Amino acid sequence: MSQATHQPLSTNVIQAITSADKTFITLRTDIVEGRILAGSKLSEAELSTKYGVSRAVIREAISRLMACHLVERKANVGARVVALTPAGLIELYQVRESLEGMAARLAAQNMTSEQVQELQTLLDSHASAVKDSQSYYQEAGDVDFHYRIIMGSHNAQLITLLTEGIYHLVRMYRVQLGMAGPRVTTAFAEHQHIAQAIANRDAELAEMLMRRHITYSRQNIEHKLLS
Amino acid sequence: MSQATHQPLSTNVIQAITSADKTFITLRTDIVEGRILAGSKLSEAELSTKYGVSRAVIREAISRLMACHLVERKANVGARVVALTPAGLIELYQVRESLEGMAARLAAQNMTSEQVQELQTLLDSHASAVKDSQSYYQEAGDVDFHYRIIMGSHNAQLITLLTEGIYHLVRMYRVQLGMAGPRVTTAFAEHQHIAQAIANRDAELAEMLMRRHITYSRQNIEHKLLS
DNA sequence: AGTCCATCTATTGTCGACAATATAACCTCT
DNA sequence: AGAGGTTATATTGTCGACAATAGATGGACT
Repeated sequence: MSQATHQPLSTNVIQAITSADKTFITLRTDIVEGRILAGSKLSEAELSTKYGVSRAVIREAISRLMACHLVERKANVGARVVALTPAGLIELYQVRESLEGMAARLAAQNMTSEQVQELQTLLDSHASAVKDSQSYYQEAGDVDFHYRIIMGSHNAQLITLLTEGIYHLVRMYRVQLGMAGPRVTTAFAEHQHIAQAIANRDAELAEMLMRRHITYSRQNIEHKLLS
Repeated sequence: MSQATHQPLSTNVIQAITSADKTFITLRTDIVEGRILAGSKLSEAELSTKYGVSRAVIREAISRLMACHLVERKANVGARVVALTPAGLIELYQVRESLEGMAARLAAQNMTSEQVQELQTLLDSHASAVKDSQSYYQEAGDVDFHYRIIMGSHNAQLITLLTEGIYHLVRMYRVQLGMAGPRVTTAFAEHQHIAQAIANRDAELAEMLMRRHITYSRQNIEHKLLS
């Protein structure tokens, strides 16, 4: 099982305090998981009654959803969930490749030896799950792996951009296009190579392997999107 | 003078419609230019009376300011303008180097020949301004140059991240630490080399030159921050 | 019949008031 | 006098109502 020292991934670290926090997280989950369809309109009144809160907190939640590029809003018209398109996927993964490549490089430089150790422990625990091909757990494990490397960069700006910004959009593409498949085991091997490079403090290699890993991942999803 | 086909840079392309739009842009400018001090608290009531709008639109504006990382907010406590620190500057410029390097690479691949032409025209018009060492115009010109390369990437995700996200924070550091100095002419030469690489469709070189250009820029600001 | 214009309706934008929370001031007890 | 707890106050969070705008509906004119 996962470490107790780390939060449950994907649901954000910052726990919800206010009513707007909870509504934001609920809405975000519903959008990422596809319970609210991509491209659909978000009616403030409708959501207000649905979640039992005032329109003010709905607007607040929508504002934050705009900040992570999950919804778009036009003045006096309303908010819509973003559409999932091949072009959007490619653009997103180009950015992700650049940022996560950088994260891997910085992680190789800045991770504490404890963090490196924990990363290896995590991968070991994944090994058994992969053998049983528990595909959902693999999805969670994948997010966890990337999450730790991002945190290991020790760059607050980068961490915010990735974990609060584009990562939920990445998950939205992944979840809604289905993630199981033969890539599970190869992806795991790639993770191990990246972790090895980081353990060796080989920043250049870590960046390169991460970029390649994400490229493969994009090609995998792209394949599904076009079929 | 600048092209008529392009917007006035730095004030966002999307013109303000609603009252919240205007308040957001006003507040953002005041923060970037330092009229509202870095690290200071943003009282909703105070801003409400100051700008003559209700607290609701102030809150809306603050929400958007949080989206571009210019202010931070804690639940039930309030919002503060971000602090300018050496560590924050370095983290920001690391990200910027990665993203704008990518923008330069994509621009070399995706810019239309018209855009390439306009970029050269822009630089020509800057040449005279540099001779007279009009430092403010140089600041504006610099932003304009980078802005066009970002747009030339033709990657909507990247464009949003840079122009609506980190760029205002970059300007905040630059403006509040003063930008004039001997670097003006050398920066101009670097711009020319980047433009040349893009004109040659040499993506690799364009990325490398842009990264180096931004590194120099960071070192220049860092020098002022530490003195 | 088609096009243009006016009205009507539904949705978003804005406002002021109330509720809940955190910080500050104060008071009590050791 | 200092530490701990308690009330007071100022600020943020939430709400429902009103104003303004965009899109839909319907009508008049060519």
